[in-house]
Amino acid sequence: METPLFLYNSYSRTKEAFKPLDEKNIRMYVCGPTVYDRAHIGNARPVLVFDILFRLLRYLYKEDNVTYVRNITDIDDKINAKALERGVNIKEVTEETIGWFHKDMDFLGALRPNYEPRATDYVSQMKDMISKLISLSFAYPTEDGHVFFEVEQFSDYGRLSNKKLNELKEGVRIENENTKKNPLDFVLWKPSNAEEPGWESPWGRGRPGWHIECSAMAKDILGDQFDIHGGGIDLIFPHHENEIAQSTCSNDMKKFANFWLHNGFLKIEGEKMSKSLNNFLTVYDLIQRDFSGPAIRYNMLSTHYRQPLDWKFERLAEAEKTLIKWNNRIDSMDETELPRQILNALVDDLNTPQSIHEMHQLFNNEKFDELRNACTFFGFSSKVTQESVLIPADLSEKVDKLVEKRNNARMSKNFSLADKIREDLLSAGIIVKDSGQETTWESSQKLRIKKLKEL
RNA sequence: GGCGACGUGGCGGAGUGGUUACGCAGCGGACUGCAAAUCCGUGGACACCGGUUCGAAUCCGGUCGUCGCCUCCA
Repeated sequence: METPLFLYNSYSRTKEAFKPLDEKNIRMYVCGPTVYDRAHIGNARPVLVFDILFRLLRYLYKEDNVTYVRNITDIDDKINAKALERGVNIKEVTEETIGWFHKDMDFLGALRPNYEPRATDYVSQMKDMISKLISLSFAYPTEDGHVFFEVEQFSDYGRLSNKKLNELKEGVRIENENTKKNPLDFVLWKPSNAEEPGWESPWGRGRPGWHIECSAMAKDILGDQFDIHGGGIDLIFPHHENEIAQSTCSNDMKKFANFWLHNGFLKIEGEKMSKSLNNFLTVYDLIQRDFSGPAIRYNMLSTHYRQPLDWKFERLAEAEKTLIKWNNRIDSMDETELPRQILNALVDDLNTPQSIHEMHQLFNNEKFDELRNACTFFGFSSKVTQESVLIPADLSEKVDKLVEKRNNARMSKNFSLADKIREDLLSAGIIVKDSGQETTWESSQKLRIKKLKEL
């Protein structure tokens, strides 16, 4: 291949040249959402980061040669709690949340993965994997209906997260202490009570532990080995560590994923995003506040994916402005060739900030065709950014009349009246612009309908 | 306590042994009745202390600071 792709592999902790297992069948698995609530912008980060990687792989290796799997976790205690709280069944919660997720991610312009497997459809594969792990003595059932993976049996346990077993043992959570051989052993299967979702199994009615679904689904769709496994950095331990253990041990010790990619965390206005701080921001919130999908993408991609990202509304507004500026000079079109300098930035461990820098250069040098290609690739060109906030037709007429009144005042040199009208409109969120003989206006994010009605 | 990341101009954010990143904001100018928008121009930086080097923001060591993971989490 002419353009070598380099990616930072969390497993080796170095940037490595990406060599596919099979150039005709590139396989990527990314951990998707647990569907119990609206996707927050922290959920959106991996979606957008790996969307760029997906697009890049398709660009480099041709669309048909790339398979992207992103799972949906629809078995989880948080889901159970939500269903119980709302007095509905679990399926209602998961179906509704999946619908939201799709809508929100589509809004962000993320391509849909080739497969979106759901845990509930793979329980039998999980049970098969658990049985195999038991038969190979990597796992053991207990009398009370649990099955645990025995971490001591897997010598590479801790390699991804750079942890040593004896260090981990200190300060480990005490749970099922009496039935586990080792406090670090993690659950593959756990018993369900009558209220909890459960499946019949050789170990009694129960449900799978969290980690096993990814191992089972990845194996079923992508095979024992594949190229890239991605997710948020917080998943390194224990989730991905456990996936490696389960998959490796049940797949004849074959190496699981070749590359492990992890995106950094996200803060909001300098603070950790958390429900207790009440700064929990969902994608839906942003949509409601009239931010465009491309601007959210731009904002998200203007920081390198491995860096922590501090989400600021000031930056989002800046992104919106930049994209409007660009989109006024380009027309949307099917993606063609990616400008060389942008490709070079992307193949260097997805340097999206550098790519954006290059786009600014293309704009400044009036290379609008190349800018258009880049914007198309990044999902930055969209009519959304060119539309101002919608206002009702009757109010639109009202603004037209006020603008006309102002122009009459200007003609008769009554500038104080003209300025008054302009300021009134501005305070209602309407920006008036005089260019040459023409006067135009547009509604801004600060539109105040009530104020406008009063004018 | 263990492991790890990071500290770049007002803000955001790349780069990385030897020429300006860049964007936004600021400032000056053009345009305008005045603005807005747009265009042109422009100042300003690499946490601190040592070391290596002809030369370090870039490598090495230390100090300070911020943050993350180790528990469900993207």
